[in-house]
Order: sequence, then C-alpha cells, then structure tokens
Amino acid sequence: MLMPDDPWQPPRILLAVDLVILTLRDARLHVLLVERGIDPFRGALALPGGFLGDEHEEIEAAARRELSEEVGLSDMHLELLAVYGEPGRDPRGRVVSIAYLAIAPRLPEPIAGTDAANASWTSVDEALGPGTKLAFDHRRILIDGVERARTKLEHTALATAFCTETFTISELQQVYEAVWGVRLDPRNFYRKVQGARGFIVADGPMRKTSNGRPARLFKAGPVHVLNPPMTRP
Amino acid sequence: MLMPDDPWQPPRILLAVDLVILTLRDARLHVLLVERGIDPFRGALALPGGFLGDEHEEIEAAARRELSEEVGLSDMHLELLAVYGEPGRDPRGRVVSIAYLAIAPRLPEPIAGTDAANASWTSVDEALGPGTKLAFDHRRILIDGVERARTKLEHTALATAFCTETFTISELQQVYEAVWGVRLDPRNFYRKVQGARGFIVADGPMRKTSNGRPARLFKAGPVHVLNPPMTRP
DNA sequence: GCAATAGTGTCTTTCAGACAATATACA
DNA sequence: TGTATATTGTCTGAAAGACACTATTGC
Repeated sequence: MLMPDDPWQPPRILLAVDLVILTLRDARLHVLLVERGIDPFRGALALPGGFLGDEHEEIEAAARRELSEEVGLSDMHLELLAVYGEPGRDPRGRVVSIAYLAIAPRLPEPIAGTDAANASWTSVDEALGPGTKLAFDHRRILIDGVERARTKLEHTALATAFCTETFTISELQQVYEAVWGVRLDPRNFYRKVQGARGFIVADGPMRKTSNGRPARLFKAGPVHVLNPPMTRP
Repeated sequence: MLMPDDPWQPPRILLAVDLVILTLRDARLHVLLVERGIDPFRGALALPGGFLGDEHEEIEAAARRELSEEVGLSDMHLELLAVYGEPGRDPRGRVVSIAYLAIAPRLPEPIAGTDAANASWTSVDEALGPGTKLAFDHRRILIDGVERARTKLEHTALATAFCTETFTISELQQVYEAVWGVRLDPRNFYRKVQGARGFIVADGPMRKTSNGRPARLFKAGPVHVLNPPMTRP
C-alpha cells in the first residue's frame, strides 16, 4: 500500500574503500601501509583508502583513484575482497568500507614529496605482529586479504602477477613460498608447475643467476584457472 | 594540513541488503523470490531484501530482519556474498547492495496472509532461464550465489545445512547432485564422504526408505573444513 | 676440480573413478 | 522368489611427495 506521507526514509551512510596491496620484497610478503595524517588514529599505520569521491563514482574507480592519489600506482589488478560495516568501526560515524585486494610485482619505494610520501612497504609478519597497531579494523582486513591471496595462489595463475613479465621457475617458487610461508621441493615444484597446462609458457632462452646453471625463462600463459591446481601442503 | 572551511563532504549513499536463499525441493535447487509490490520493477520477481533500517543497524542484522519480515524465516546460516554498487543499478539513485547467501533444509511454503505471502520458491534453472526477468541486477547476484554454494560444497561441510538434523548418505548425495547438477556414483560417494574425517558421524540406527534396505543415519560432524575435500567432477 | 643452482627420472603412497559382489529390506 | 537400495571390496590410472641423479654455469 502506498503511503506518500510516510516520514521514514532509509538512512544515508558513508562509503569508503580500503586497499590491501601486496608485493614481494626480499622473498617476503609485504603490504603497503600509510601513516595517517589526520584524526582519528592520527599517526597510526593504516591501509590506503578513502571515501567515495562523489555520488556517481564507481566503487572500483574510487579504489583506483586512491591507489593513484595516495600511493602513486596505476594499472594494477584489483579484486573485491569483502565489506566491513560494523557500526562503531569508525569513530566519525557509520562508515561502510569496501576492501579491495591488489597484487603487484616488486615495486619501487613510494616517491618522496608526493601524497605517497608517508606510504611504506611493511612485511606482513611485522604488520600483523604484536608491535604494530593498525587503525580501525585494518588488522582484520589485512588478515582476510592475505588469506585470500593464499587461496587464490592454489587455484589461479595469480602468482605470475607477483613476478616481472618474464621469470624463472625458481622465482615463481619463491612467490609460493613467501605467500604460503612454507618451503617447497624445487624438483616437485618444477614438475607440478609444468603440469598445469597453460599456466606458464617458455619465453626467451636463459637468465644467468648469481651462482649455478642459468635457468630457462617463462612468461604467464593464457590460462587463469589452474588445472590441476597447486595444492598447498 | 587542516582545512576547516573545506566545503567538500563525502557523499552519503543508500545501503541495501539482498538475500540469496537456497534450498532443495524435489531434489532440485530452489531460490526464494518475491514479487515486487512497488516501483521500480513493480510486479517483477526479485531477491528478498531492503534498505538498512537505521544508521546504527548492523548490516547482517538488516539481512536477518528482512529474512524475518519478508519471508518469515529465522535462525539461518548467513554468509556475506558480495557487494553490488554500480551506479545506475537502481533507478532511484545510488544504492549499494550487500548480498548475503543463506542455505536451508527443506522449508515450508511461505505463509499466506503475511508479508511473506508474495514470496515463493522457484527452481534456480527456471529463475535463470530465458522465461524469467529478475529485477535490478538480481540475475547476476543469483548466479554468483549459486556458484558460491557450489564451491563451498567442495571444501566445507555446507551440504549438511541443506539436510534435516539426521540424514542418510544418499540424502547427502542428493544435495551434491542437485547443487552441482551432476550424477555421482553412490558407492564412491559413500567411501569419499566417510573418508572426510569429522564431516559426518553416525547417529541413530536406521531409516526405512520406500524401497530397499534401510540406511544408516548420520548427523553433521564437528568439522567445517573438509579434509580431503569433495572434488567436483 | 668444487659449489651452486637447474632440470630429469624413479619409486611409493594416496586417492579418484569404474564396477563386481554382498547385505537387507519389501512385495 | 524378485526388486530395489545400502554397503563393502577390488582394481586401475593419475597425481603428490621423497629423493637419487644428471646438466650447466662460475670460481
């Protein structure tokens, strides 16, 4: 039944985006964190993010805008992670945050003198360790993001997104070891990766490493869903 | 730098919840749809859902409230599915919808004379078939929900949530066959289910079926992550 | 030569899938 | 008895993990 004079109107809330940006540095998984310049949580470390720019902005576009403005990155693979909307998660009022997961190959240090100046790479172990306090519920978001990356490594070709365009199989193995936090047998890994049809294809001849025999170079193949999958030990 | 007179304020948007409620009827996967009583899409079929009640309501609480008000159900397992926030998905303005997935054992018909009167079970095949037009982007949400259920059946004990408290192994097999849309070998299924430690535990003696030998009864076990998983053919 | 990493082969165990065989109900 | 469903057993092929072994570089 229509009730044109019904005074009730649905509430309007604030929408934010937050980014879990993962990369590999020194064979360890790192996440990009920013130091907050304003209250609340001024001075604390937080995931990059911000509010929707205007009523017509796509949510993923807002995430890319923050990526560009706050940390100077662009053209990355973004994936919806989850929604965090608990009342009270932000002391400023009701803020619902849409979290995205981004995976990147080895990236440069954030550029000083830009908005990205207070962004820095932190190892995930340290960011989640007892010595670090993250703003809001960003610790939970980071845990969820890392777990998502671990699972996606099993079933998709995501690992190649951590690598440069061409890579060796042992470099790919380092991705799996860093994200999963385990050691893998290089010989079995070699066979398993080769067995996943379309995962990687040969490219270029060799790359000399510091020591030992040079390795063949590969690039990402056409397949994004691995068959058979890379099972986690 | 603080700019107390900065006129920019982040936009406030409308937040909605939508529910993909799945159950089994006649060994086929069904979804609960409602006929919309108001514009937009008046008269079309849609997923149950609605706006956040007030600024302080938890998102999942809003989903449970809609579940109760609109379809008369309570105490169900709810799981965050995804976020749908494309501008233009709702002609009334910018509406971001949080979709939840609910799984239920065989449920009664919605009760006539309540708000749930225009809710009805529709087979998923029919709801996604060419003869049905769903409101908004609810076709996409339903597809995502079914795919999520299929995947979760592999790795978690979700299948028992489709069953009554005690069930036979062939009843459990019917769940897998209905959700995955495949036929399974009862003998191999039997061994596989028994091999997943903690998935199901014996309960009570027997249940006489229409024909043939009575089957042993089981109930859901303590484990929620299956090891080894039930691999989809 | 030695050290170090890349790549191959082989063995054993585990598991998925096909399917024979047995068990227990009802008519 | 026959028919239908439940449960167990057996076989085969694929894949995972352990690990011996060969190959190719720099020193």
